[in-house]
Amino acid sequence: MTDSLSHIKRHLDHFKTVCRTAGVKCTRQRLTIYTELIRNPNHPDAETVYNQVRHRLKNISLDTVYRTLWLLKDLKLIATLGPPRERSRFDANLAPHHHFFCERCGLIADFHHNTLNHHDIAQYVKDLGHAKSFQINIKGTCSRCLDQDLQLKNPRPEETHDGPPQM
Amino acid sequence: MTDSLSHIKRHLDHFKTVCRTAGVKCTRQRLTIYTELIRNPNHPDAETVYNQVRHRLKNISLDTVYRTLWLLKDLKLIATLGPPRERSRFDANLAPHHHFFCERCGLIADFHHNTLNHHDIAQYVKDLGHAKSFQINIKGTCSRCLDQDLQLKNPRPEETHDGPPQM
DNA sequence: TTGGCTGCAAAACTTTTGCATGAGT
DNA sequence: ACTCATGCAAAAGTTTTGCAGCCAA
Repeated sequence: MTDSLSHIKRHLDHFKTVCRTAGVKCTRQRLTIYTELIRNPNHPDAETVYNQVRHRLKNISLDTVYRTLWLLKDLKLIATLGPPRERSRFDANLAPHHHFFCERCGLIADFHHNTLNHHDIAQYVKDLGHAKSFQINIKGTCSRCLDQDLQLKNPRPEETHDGPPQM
Repeated sequence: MTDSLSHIKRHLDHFKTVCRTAGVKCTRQRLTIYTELIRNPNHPDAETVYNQVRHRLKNISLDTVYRTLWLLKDLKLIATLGPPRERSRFDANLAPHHHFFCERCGLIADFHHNTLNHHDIAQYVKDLGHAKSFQINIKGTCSRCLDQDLQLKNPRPEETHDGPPQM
């Protein structure tokens, strides 16, 4: 218990440092929301955070929770699960495959691999349950955006792009 | 091109068989939406599908697209990217880790592994771009739900559960 | 013919935004 | 004090639903 408290305290010290560096205020709401996320390992959604935090701050509003969560994400104090702020996407390709996400332009590309198989993967979670399928998501920058960077150093402005190709 | 056509034709034959087996009607709208998903490898969202399909069926409505997409998913003719029909979720754990999703009760659990490293992963997508990070998502059934199955065979009804733990 | 499917419209639900007040530095 | 953050309310955006007519089987 003392351990858990010092664990949280360490996070909160970091939180304060980051806020000061970024020039944003360290308010009671932000502290409470961040603390709640540290204590809840179940990847809660905004509404779940809201309901928990309300026990401590009775007047807090849901929009403050949203604003704070995205702020914490911008400050790289927390992460989001799944494609953030995005709608559902659909895929007719049912063969096992994986996804590469370009963080710059939003491109999603499929890729395959053959060194990793289902048996290996099932081992990773044998204590958690029975694995049926797995998928690897890789985030990075696509070739097209990397090319664009090169062009910005030797500019040819007609060749930039600002969205994923052939959508 | 003939290749691509026969590729689509094969899918459509399968589509008709599945519809017949499931006892749902094979309508023009469903065929068109499914065909569009086969032709578009970019994981479109519902609105993108809608805009494309409108070129062929001028009167189609967005809600039909949604209904059809979820139907196709139920029929296992297509898949969805990311947590389907779910809101954004947040995570204060920034250490590299991966996720196990229980398809039965919605539990999301973290797990770690040490055999796969960033170098291996970057190899998989070296043709697509520069990899910054990766995450493995495993879907399956958690131990708690598996236990519940056993209990259903020797019933002790007080011990069932219908949601993820300590949320 | 008949039941399921569609289009329309409206509702439900999640997330964002404008603005006046209030709180942190 | 000065500015940024909050709460409220309303808007925006996405997805779902009720219902009357329509279409595939």
